[in-house]
Amino acid sequence: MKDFYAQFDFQSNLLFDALTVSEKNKVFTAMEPLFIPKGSRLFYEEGIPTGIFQLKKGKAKKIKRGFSGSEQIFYIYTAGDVLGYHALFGEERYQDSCEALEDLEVSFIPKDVFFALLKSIPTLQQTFIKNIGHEFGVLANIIAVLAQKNQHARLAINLLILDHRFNQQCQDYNGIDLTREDLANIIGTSPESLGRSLKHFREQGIIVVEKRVIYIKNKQALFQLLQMEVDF
Amino acid sequence: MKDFYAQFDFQSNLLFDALTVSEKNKVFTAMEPLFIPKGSRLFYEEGIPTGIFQLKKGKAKKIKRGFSGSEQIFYIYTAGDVLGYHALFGEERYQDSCEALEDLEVSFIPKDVFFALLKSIPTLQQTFIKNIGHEFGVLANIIAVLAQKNQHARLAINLLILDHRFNQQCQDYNGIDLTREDLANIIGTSPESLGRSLKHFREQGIIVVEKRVIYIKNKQALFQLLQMEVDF
DNA sequence: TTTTAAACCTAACATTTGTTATGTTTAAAT
DNA sequence: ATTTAAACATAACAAATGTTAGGTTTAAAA
Repeated sequence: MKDFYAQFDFQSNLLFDALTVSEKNKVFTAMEPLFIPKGSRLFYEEGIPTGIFQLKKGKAKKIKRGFSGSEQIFYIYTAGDVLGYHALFGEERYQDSCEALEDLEVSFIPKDVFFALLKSIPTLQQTFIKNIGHEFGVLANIIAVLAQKNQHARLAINLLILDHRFNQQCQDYNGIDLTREDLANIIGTSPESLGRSLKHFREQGIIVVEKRVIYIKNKQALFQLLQMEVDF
Repeated sequence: MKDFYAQFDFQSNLLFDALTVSEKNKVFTAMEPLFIPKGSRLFYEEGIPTGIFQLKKGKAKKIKRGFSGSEQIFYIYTAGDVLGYHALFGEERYQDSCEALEDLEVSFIPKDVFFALLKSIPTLQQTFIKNIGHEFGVLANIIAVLAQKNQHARLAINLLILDHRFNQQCQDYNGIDLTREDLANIIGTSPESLGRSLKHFREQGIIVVEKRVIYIKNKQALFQLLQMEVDF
């Protein structure tokens, strides 16, 4: 297992990393601050794209409504992530929605400004398109997990992914803070059934739960559940 | 339900439709014929991209190996489909493999020739990138189905999709001809358990099976299993 | 054609997951 | 601080799915 987390991470926080200092300045000065309250949406499925977003603070879920009502969460964005560019490149409508899980501080680049940036910074377009290709592979991996793993394993894998994504940047360890419904909508089960798996992990000492926050105590045990080599 | 099938179809057989006659000629004269025997692969996960492919005859499966061995099929290509361009745009390696389900007749455009075409035909690049965005939405829909639907419903939806994809072009109705293992690897179950669902559909008169080929007799019943408005 | 291996079908039993129901805790609103 | 609604935990039972094993059919190889 070369790079477990990269297989499931869009890595859209690294999109501007390849730029020079002056190019980065060009991008950052083009940004407009935006405040999105918890529960509101940055964009809607079928909506017309207006620009791209970077999360400065807070978390957001990318969702697609299944055709029998319920919503499927297929990604959780965290601070630093850039999003909303797929539809822009394709000159089409949004394929999915993005909803704030907390109050968000966002940097926004309007469509026209973004296209001007693409022209003036030659490497930028390829960086974005390359990332779309990578994200395509991430979705394929998520498909494989949902199709092949049982509920315990799906929970295990997603706990590892979310724990890594939520806590890689910050110094202190904050665990995983999501509603049971959201977590259930990620791993593809009901909140009640999810509770059963969480209880099982608690009894094994793999996790500790305080209020609704999940803290991982034994990563190795989670990896073993996936029958994988450990490498973290 | 506006367009059920489009939600699950890459529509990569339409990529050249927007071109003028002379542009199409440019593309078609750049193609080299290729023969791929059943069971061989057009390209491999982690491999370096060499060009793009169009299936002239035959079917191929796009697969991603899950990290505990087994393969996940997340798309079946049919005659007319263009594929292999994701990795080319991103200047990266293939994210997945593509294996011939039958002997294939393929048209191949080498990487350099393809890039030259992109330069000389301005609309081509946007058409391709737009389609990658569409395919992204298709994968998100597949994720929603795998996460939210039980086995009967997953089989029902995939029978509808495959039946449409395999039989929309040709005059005669050939049903769905796949090994039980491949079909199980699409809907995310074991061949034995798949057999149980197929038997159930047979007993209800929804399908007829001859040899291993599945013929749909009652589309409406399959749509009803998905609790959807019928529109076909 | 005959042989051989792979694919297929089915059933029985074990395990997992879905569903319903009830009570408790937590967070939001007054 | 008090009230109210949402979120959460748990258990019991029903239903779906996984797994193992047997025999049959089909397609490939000799």
